[in-house]
Amino acid sequence: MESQLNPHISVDCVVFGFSPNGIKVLLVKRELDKLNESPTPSYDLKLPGSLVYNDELLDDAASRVLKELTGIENVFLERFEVLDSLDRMKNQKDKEWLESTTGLTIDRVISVAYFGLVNLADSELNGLSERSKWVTLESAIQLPFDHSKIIQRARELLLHSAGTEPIAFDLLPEKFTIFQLQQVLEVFNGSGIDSRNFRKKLKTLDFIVPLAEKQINVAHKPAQLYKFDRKRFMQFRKQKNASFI
Amino acid sequence: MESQLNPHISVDCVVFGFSPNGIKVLLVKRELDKLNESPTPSYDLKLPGSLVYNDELLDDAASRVLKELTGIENVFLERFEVLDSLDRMKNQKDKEWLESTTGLTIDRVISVAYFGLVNLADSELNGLSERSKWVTLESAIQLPFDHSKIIQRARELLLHSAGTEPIAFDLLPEKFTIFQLQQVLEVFNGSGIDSRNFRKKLKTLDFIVPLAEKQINVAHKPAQLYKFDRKRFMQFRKQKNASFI
DNA sequence: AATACTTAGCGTAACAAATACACTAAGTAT
DNA sequence: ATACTTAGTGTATTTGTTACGCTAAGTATT
Repeated sequence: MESQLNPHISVDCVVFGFSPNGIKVLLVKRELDKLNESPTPSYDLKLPGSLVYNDELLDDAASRVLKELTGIENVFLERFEVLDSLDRMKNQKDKEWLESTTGLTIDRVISVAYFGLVNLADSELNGLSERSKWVTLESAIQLPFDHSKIIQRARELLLHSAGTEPIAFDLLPEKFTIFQLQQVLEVFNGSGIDSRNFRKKLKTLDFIVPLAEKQINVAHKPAQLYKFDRKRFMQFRKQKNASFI
Repeated sequence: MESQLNPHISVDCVVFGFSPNGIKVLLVKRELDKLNESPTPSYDLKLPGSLVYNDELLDDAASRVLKELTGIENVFLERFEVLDSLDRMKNQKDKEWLESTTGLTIDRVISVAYFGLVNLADSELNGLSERSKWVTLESAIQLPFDHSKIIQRARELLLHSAGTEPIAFDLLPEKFTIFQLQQVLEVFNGSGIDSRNFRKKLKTLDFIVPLAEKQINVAHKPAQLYKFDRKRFMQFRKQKNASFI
């Protein structure tokens, strides 16, 4: 078994970028010049994804492909779906592009989709490659292959796991205020949360731990700072219908 | 694209058999004669699973393979895991067996695991093929490939998703009473349910559909019959904290 | 024919949780 | 001084969950 690309198995990464304004998704440019030999450079956008090496784990392939295509690393990627539809390659252009970039004959590719989340304000994201691009969810339509559908499914996953998985706290600093947590959750489920009821609910949760500290240098009443207790959260989520929103 | 086996993609089915006494899992015999040419027929047991055809959907492949190997059909199979470990074929015997039965050269196989549940009391199970066998979970250890691990994961799934997945309805007949549904759920979460509150709750769920029929020839007041609407259930589970128990 | 037994099925009161909404507090910026 | 922003508490209402009482409609037993 040599280290060669498996022509039947690929990974695709849906990486959402969080900002207070909304959620964006990370796409990469696909050069289309080689196909039609047009004089002007042309490209379209697709999810970062590629074929998997025969001696490579899927999780490793997802991280590698994301790093190679976008420059982003150290993102926790979660496997969430298998795409096996027979018409994934129905657009002849997609098949030709894949064959020309890999040098392989492509008949059928099954893709394993990964999900990741980063904070667009993080300085670590400065290493973003030039060929990659953050776009709004509204503009991520009519992508090649079934990538629009994959993004749609990832968005549903994000919505569903906002209250049951600890992903919100990956976007917050070590010490955060209730207002900050609320803003993150509001972006996730796309609607406003009543801050008074939200505070009431949080008081019943032992994994949101108040610190002996307050905000400083803010142009309003300084807020109590809290930290996230991951261990207690893991206990909490074992309950029957555990959701904190 | 012709109808030929894809040497890189397989499906494996974990089918649990439910009975009041306990849970069993369905395995198939694997003939080992051809390999070692021993005079006495020898076999071991494995999960029903096989390679996928290039023009075949994974869901279809799972149903086909289960039918071919065990004779069981019309079982709802749910995709629940992807097995991509590099040492799945570490046992040379497994690789040789797969190559001899498929006539293909095998380097790496990624397997998509499916989960199903049937009632051992169902008469439909009489069509069970001779090469398949129900075994207790305790005895389903040290199976070929990573099949023991897959069964272990499926068992965790069974324990944790009684109220969020439609598995309970795989054990019930097409037309069932509320009491029957309650009994199955009581086995899953190991404790009694108040039948009056349970009925009240079910009335709010649109995927439990009352039929224009009642039980006949029962030694008590005949009960209303219901059917399970899987489509509506799939909508229901998309809700925020969807659990029906 | 009366009675026991079994599952079916409705109702009601107490309690817990989610929601809607009013108000005051403490800081900075102008 | 006043406006602006986020912080934080309280209360009343609606909705959902739980505990439990009771009657209904069949067959089996005596």
